[in-house]
Amino acid sequence: MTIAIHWFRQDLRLADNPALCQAVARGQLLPIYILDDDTAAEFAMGGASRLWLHHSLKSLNESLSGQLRVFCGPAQEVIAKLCQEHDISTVCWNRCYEAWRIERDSTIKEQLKSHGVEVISSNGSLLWEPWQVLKNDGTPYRVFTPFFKNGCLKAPEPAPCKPAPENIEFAEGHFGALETIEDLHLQPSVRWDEPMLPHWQIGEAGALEKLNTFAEEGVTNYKEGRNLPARNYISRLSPHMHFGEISPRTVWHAATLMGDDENVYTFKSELGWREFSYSLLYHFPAMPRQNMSRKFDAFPWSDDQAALSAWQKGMTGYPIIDAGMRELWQTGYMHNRVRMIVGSFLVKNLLLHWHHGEAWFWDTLFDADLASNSASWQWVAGCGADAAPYFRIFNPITQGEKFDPDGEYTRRWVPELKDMPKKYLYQPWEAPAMMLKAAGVELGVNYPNPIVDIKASRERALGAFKSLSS
DNA sequence: TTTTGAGTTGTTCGA
DNA sequence: GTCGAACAACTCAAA
Repeated sequence: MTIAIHWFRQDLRLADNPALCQAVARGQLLPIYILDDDTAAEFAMGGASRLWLHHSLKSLNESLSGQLRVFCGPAQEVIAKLCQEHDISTVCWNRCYEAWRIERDSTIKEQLKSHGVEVISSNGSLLWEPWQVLKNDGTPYRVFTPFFKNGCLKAPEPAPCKPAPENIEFAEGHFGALETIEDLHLQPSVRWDEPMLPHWQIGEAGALEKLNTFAEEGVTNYKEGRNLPARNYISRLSPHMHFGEISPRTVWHAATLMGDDENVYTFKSELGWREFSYSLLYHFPAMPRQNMSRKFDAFPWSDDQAALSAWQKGMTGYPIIDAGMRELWQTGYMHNRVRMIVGSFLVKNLLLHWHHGEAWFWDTLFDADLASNSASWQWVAGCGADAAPYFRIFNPITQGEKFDPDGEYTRRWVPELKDMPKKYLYQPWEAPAMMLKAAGVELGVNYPNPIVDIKASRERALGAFKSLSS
């Protein structure tokens, strides 16, 4: 019996893994993972992603009875070597959609085929392929609503989920793999990760548990509740989905079973946004580095390093901003509502280029995803496809009062302000001196003064955007 | 081909 | 406190 490789990439699961099923059906299974920083180059994973990956691979390896083989280096070389030295009949994988991966994978595919090795690629990461959801004229959508309503919802339903393969017969041997997952050196040398891990159960089982909790509790008030960062009306599935610990089909079909109301529809439309981002990335591969709207190439961005650093550290003096940035730093995650607020603040109030935000999120988010991250930053900045209009500038005071009305989220992440009365929580600089003193807040000493004036910076942003059209 | 209605998530101002 | 309009102009999608 010959050997069939399943090459794990963004599909670190056994359930509903079509490529894995193909490999298992074809021979003795050789499950591999390759850390390919060489080919990824500037798109190599950030620190938070690497940490998640470490634990996800450990979990996957356990599910595979310790049979996962891990490698490090250019995937093309690793796979070529495996096929030269062993009797490999088939190589299977689930498709990826980043330009650098598409190019790499097609090279590998041609190379393997020319050596008589069968290659099977499947769809394990999207509900619909990007080339499947197109306008009537055959070109890709650039606007979300018709993409979702006319494209996705009128396309054939996503395929039913495949169960995890049973009684897998593994190929025996060493295959030149690294001894352990630790040899990939994905964990940080300074152990900043220890306080983050208790927030998560990384791996396929943890992903399923998140989905079940959401089905039982979160979805009941999703449409409105998802805007409240102190509440739990969100799924927190994004890092699990990014690494493919759970398939989007599993989530989609589970959502269907949750009912047919506006909460479920809103949740499904968020899955639609994930599809939309991937479709944009596939059809516009330059999206991660280039403004979708090229007139923004002339935008007069600021270059204030001190402001960038204050934003990154959560020391802007605007409590809702600082809460979000600290949640990110301490947990590898940020609530979506707050992502929009901090994004708008960086790009519009600080007038810093969206790529600074994109890069910081890339390094610190567990769910850092090239498609979603770049599409969303371009949306916030106003230069994306179907972007927010330029005059839509979030006010961090209003947003805090509106979406964290009790201040629970803000006080959780900015404990310096835990005794600030609600009235001034989002603008402590306006509070009477007595009140600040009673709350133990000394502005400029134990909590920063605001680094920009909201009104003035808003006007400045409006002026900058205006300069683009003239 | 032309036309028409619409477009994730806001804020401010004035009535 | 609440409500509607203005904030710009453009591109998109479909009839």
